[in-house]
Amino acid sequence: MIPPPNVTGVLHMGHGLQGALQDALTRYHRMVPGTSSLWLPGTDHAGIATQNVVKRNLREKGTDPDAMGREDFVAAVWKWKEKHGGIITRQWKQLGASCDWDRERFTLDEGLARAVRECFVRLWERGLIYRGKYIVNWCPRCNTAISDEEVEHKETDGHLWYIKYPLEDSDEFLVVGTTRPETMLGDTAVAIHPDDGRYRHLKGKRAILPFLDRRLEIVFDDWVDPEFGTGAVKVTPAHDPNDFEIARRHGLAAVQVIDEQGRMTGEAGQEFEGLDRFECRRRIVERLEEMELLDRVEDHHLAMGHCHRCSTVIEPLASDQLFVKMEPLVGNTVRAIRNGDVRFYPERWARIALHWLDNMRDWCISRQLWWGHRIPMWTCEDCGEVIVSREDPTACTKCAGSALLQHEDVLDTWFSSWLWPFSTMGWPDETEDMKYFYPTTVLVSGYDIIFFWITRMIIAGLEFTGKAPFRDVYITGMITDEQGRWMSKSLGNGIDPLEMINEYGADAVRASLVALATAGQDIRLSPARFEMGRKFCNKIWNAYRFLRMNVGDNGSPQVDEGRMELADRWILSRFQTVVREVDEGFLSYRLNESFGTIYRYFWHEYCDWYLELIKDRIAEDRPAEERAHALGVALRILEGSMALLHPVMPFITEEVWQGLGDRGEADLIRGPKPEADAGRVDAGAEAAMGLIQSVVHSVRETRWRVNYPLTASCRIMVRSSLPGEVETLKDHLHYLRRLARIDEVIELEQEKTPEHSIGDVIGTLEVFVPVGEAIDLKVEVARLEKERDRIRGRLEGIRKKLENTQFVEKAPGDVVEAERKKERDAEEQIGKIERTLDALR
RNA sequence: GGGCGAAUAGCUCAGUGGUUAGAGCACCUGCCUUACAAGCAGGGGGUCACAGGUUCAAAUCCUGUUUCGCCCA
Repeated sequence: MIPPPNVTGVLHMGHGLQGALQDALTRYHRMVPGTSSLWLPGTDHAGIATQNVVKRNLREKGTDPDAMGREDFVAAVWKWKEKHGGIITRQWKQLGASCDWDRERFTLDEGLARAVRECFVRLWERGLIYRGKYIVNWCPRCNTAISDEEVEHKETDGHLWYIKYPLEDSDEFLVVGTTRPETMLGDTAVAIHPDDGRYRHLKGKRAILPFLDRRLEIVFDDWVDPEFGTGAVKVTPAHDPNDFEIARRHGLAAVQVIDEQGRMTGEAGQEFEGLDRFECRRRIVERLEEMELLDRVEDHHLAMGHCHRCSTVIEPLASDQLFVKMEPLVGNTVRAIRNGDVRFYPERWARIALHWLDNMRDWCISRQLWWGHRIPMWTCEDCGEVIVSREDPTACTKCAGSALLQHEDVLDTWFSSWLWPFSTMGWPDETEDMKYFYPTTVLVSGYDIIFFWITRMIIAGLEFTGKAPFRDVYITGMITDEQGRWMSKSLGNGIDPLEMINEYGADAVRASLVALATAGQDIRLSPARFEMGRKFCNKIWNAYRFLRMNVGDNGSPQVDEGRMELADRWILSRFQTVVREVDEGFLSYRLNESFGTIYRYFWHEYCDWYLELIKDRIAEDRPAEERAHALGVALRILEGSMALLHPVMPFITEEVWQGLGDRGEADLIRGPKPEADAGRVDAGAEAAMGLIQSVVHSVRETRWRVNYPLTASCRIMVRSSLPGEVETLKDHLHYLRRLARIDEVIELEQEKTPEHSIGDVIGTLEVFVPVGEAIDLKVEVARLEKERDRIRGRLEGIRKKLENTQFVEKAPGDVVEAERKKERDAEEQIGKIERTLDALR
């Protein structure tokens, strides 16, 4: 499950991120034998956005959309949708989204329309949809009401104007503070807190509204904050939700002075009629000053509501709308989240969702648009009966009259989106899909739409199907630019995922995004971040080329269990751990960790060490069986790695996998995914290989330091206090030769430090590289002293711990033992360095 | 005003109480070594924001402070 994007939209980086994650999850589970995996794609009709886009488009072509009538306009939108609506779907495919494209749905589809009607009628029948005149958030630009969630509050520097209202039959004034002076024209009262002693004498008096000479009642109401302004506030019932409530409590009239376009109405008086609301504000203030009715002005910080779609300042308007009563609906959702039926990853979002549910207000679902699900509500012109029906009625259910008028409005787009998890599977019918796929496993989404969509889907799922629509909610971070700002069209700071796909490749883009997606954190993105993915693709491709080149046309080399050697056992052993860690990452929604694990393994173990090591074994002059075996192991690991990486990088991994042999009908996308094989875990091989790696690192560094070119071979002298170590090195001289040009390993018999050589201590092992006369004694002594002091510092820390009886008593035994071993090792190392130093001096 | 998140290498960030805190990029040095210069080898670089506390043990848990970002009102 992923949010269906706007049909008008184009793919943005947020889609890219969520798509990469969702697709990786889908593909991962698809590769598990015996399970099927469905990612159902589709788009959202996005009422306001689409209507605006098509209107603009029509105007550019010289057609006035407002003049063309409802039917023609809706037809024009459909036409537009057929032509442009598929863009985002094609873009998903470019990203590699492995959706079940045959099931693609659109929120205005016939089936979904049926679900929307069913849902509406059921809520109506339960009395959970009501109709009435309330203050709503009105967008004067989109010309529709919007829900509370679609309002964005922005902190703004404004003013608090103190206006003097004359008192009736008195020379006194009552001073009220307001942030919106233009609404005074719609005032019908002044309100004061009942306990506010300052104004007690005004009980029963009236104030006079300047400009209009309207008499304003003075009412006493608990809602008023005595600390705000003067403690006396003007009451504008038609343009403020709180004032609307005060008016209801006190039976005050409402006067609408601002219209749907944000202009002053006739009620505002001749002087102001027709003015824009902000222009009117300036005029009012100017005139009040002239009339000496402006007491003072203060700077004031306030949060103003803006339209989520077009950023226009919201006008609160009393308006006739439809609402869903939320309170009876949220209980089940709260319980489902609380008891873990629905789990959020990361968990903290659950608390945030719960907080919102606790404070949820009724949902305004009617929109004054043409594009969308028309409200299935009819009014009989003859008897006034209101009919809500699943099917379009032909006659009034009460008087049988046929003059029925359908409600003009459409439903909020989210009123169809909240049904998505089951409306797309054929609900309200009990379809096979419903039985098989519902409820779903996981929803992937950004945290920006937790309120709009995620919680509402849970509500709808529980209400209409009795089940939460998904078990897990995987919340991703948001993509931001390098300054940490969300990417948006208006800022123009977006990075186009399609451009990135063209430049870096889809796999590279996906891999980079997955690697960057750490649990719930926002991602600061720049194009350079995709280089990681591209380089990794390059690495994979070259490893593949290398093996292909060596396999040639000689069929498919097989692993020969009888020829396993250290490097084979090591790389196979490590692979089992990698498989396990990759699984853990996928199952806990830490895909970045899964990816990081396989990335490091593939690059820094398999390519850097294993492939280097098999070069000797696959040389032309080697026996065919030996070559085949080494290549067999290498291919097996490459295959396995491709399978582990496939969910994240589907294109290159499939290509490589197919290229590694004759696959017949099989493909990687259908799996199966690798399973960890405990029988292949080989701690001894890992330890031995670790020793070899340490020696190689040490010798490389030594040679580098004394300018002993890697093109020339060298000998090393070793001594170990741990039985077997020297033998391991001797037995794998060919590894040391390949990796560090070491031609001979000589075991030192005595405690004496060899002359003209540089020593290093690796745990229990001492390694000396003879460097002839090239050695600078002073430099060497200084280096060793520094190393010795470093270890001494560490030893001190360890001893302090061990001398602490609390530690020895309270810490777990294995931790104490580990500390004791560290102490012994450090002492031993210091001793060895000291001996070397003595020899050098 | 309430809530959430972040602060770790020059940059972007991992780090799930228990080795010597890691990665990628950037930087320095040397290499076109027959898969890969989009690469290989080696290297430098850290007061884990600050102050307390809990703990045998804190980058990690708690409290407070500072700075930045986001959400809600």
